[in-house]
Amino acid sequence: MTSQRPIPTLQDVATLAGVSTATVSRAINFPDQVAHVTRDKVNAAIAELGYSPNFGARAMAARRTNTIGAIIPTMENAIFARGLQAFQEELRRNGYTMLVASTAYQPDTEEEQIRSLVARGADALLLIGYRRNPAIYDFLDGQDVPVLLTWAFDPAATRPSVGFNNSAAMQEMAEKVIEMGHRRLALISAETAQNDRASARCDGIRQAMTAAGLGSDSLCFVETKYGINEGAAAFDRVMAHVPRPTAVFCGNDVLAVGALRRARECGISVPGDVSIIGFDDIELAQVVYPALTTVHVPHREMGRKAGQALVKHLRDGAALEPIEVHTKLVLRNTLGPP
Amino acid sequence: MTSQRPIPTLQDVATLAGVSTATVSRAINFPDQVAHVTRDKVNAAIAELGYSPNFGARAMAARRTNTIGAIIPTMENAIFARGLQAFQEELRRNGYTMLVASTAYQPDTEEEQIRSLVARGADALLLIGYRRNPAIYDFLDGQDVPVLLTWAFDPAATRPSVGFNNSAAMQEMAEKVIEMGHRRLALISAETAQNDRASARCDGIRQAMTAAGLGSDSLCFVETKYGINEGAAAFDRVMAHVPRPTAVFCGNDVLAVGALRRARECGISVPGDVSIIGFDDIELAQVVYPALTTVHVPHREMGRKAGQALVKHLRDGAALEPIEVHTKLVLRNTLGPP
DNA sequence: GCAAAAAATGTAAGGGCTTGCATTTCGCTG
DNA sequence: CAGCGAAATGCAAGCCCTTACATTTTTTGC
Repeated sequence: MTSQRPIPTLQDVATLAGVSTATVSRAINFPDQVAHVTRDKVNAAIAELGYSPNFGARAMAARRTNTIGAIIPTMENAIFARGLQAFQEELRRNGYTMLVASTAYQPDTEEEQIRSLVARGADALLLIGYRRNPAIYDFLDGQDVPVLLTWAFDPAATRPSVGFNNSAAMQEMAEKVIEMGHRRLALISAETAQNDRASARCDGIRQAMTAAGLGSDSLCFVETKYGINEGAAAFDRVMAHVPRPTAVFCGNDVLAVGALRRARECGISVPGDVSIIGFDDIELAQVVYPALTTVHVPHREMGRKAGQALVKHLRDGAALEPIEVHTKLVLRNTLGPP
Repeated sequence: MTSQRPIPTLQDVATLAGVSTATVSRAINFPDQVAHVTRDKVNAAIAELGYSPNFGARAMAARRTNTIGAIIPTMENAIFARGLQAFQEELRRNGYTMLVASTAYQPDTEEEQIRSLVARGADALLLIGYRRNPAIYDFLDGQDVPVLLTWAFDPAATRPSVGFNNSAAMQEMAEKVIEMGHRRLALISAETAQNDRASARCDGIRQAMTAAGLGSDSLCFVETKYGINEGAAAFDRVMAHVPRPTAVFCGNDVLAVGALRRARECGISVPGDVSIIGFDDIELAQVVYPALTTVHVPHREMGRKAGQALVKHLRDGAALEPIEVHTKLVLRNTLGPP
């Protein structure tokens, strides 16, 4: 299992091919700067030795890595998967590699991951949302690492982002729900403290309530950690509220699916007894029964545009501009009249 | 956004702290080899400069990265997420970092990812399943990168793995289903060509059928790509088969959930008209309605054990030994008598 | 208070690659 | 075929760390 012969280096390839290391390097990185026959010799030598360039050495010498880091709150469910997939595809098409890390929604972990990716030489970073310790932004500026934010869009923000207006999206949904006659609303939210998307979504509902003259403090608000079971548990708390809500918004589809499961377990009919509304429109939303009414986020478009923006910035020095993408209400079967 | 001052290096820290680079390096990597006051000075300098060590340089100098690569077929659904999470936690506890890459079930992509992770200096690799191009194993041996396989267990295999017996697990489930009276069986399988887990699961059913005197070629076998929609489409094909099967096995829960959705869309009652059986027991299985009968895989245990084994190997030079974990049938509500 | 051991620190040699610049080779033109 | 510009290649200086070894400082025992 352990080979005794040493790991081949550029030098070994050069010697075997009978050329200099510079030529080998160019044959690998800029093939058309090298004569055809030379290139063939080099490739043969590479194949024969099973050579693989040492990334660290390369990064150090070239001062770039063609790597872009993405840090997301969780990989456990598909919320970020589709967008990230599109992001990665876009990068790949342009010769960049994506490195992902996840934070389990812990700001400390995020900070650690940011440092780790920067140390690993990420040429740029994709982060979710705006809100984080300013010291981190200082660090990133100091390290000269461009940052693009996503999953949120605030035209007033100082940092560029590719995302959508969480507040407006949720407000639109809430208006719809209110228009259907719902008056007693509840929200099962992800933890808002460190999560600007969650708090924006909450704001959206409150604004719709105020606009409809409902008094935004009548909202039955429950905050919980992320997860299907957490959504289920939160649903119990919401249903225990007096007066019992007729429509339960959820900060994301994962929570909504948990709520929906719990409703079934308790024999509460959806949407007969209560309506449940999600956010994100992940695949899950169409699989559960009844199919989930939710806010569709154009994940792939968002990921793709983020990738394009970052590549353009890195390659051509184009400034990173804010880009807004648009959500859409998806009315399926968990929403009905009260 | 772009700082003009250059990115701080170890040397800068050393100068500012008034010590040598060696001392700074030690202060970072082996804090207790350095006097208390010196360490404080160094830390202050690091903080002041916003210094972050250059991973590439460090990897090159130290000839290890404390990084372990994991390559999985997909991140899109939760199949591998939980196991990987546990794997990562175990590594983290021991000072290692995990780097994930996904292949979209493409062998070529896997090969590329393997090379990329090796180039990035992965000290070891975690791969899914046994079956792959032997040249890759040669390459890894040549690069002296230890490999641990997982998600499969074959005591006869030459490579060590931490996993479960896919064939036996599926066979056990099939025996159960046959015992309940089902005679016309179908299987919606992931593509078996490059996927030894999928083909082992298929074999398991066939063996159970043979043992029960059913004639394993009466199995209605449909192969499809991975995905909920793919599972749904495959379900249509299976249901069109004459005679119509009474029990539909699925190679994994994602396909099963797709099949289940399609059944509902078509007004086919589950388990009244047809039983649907999954494999993996991911979170999804409990959320769908009716809750999915499936084979439980101890994902967390498997991930944890894989992490432990790899850490022990890297740190103490302990040999990588095969470890088997055990699956369990989970009888929920999609399986009933024919 | 001194010698010897232990602790702390410094010195300097790489580690594998890229790239600016210098040199050689090649293909043409006149 | 001399002469010239372009293409191909080579040379060698870094890039930023770690670590074996050497040196200095501190501690310890008597």
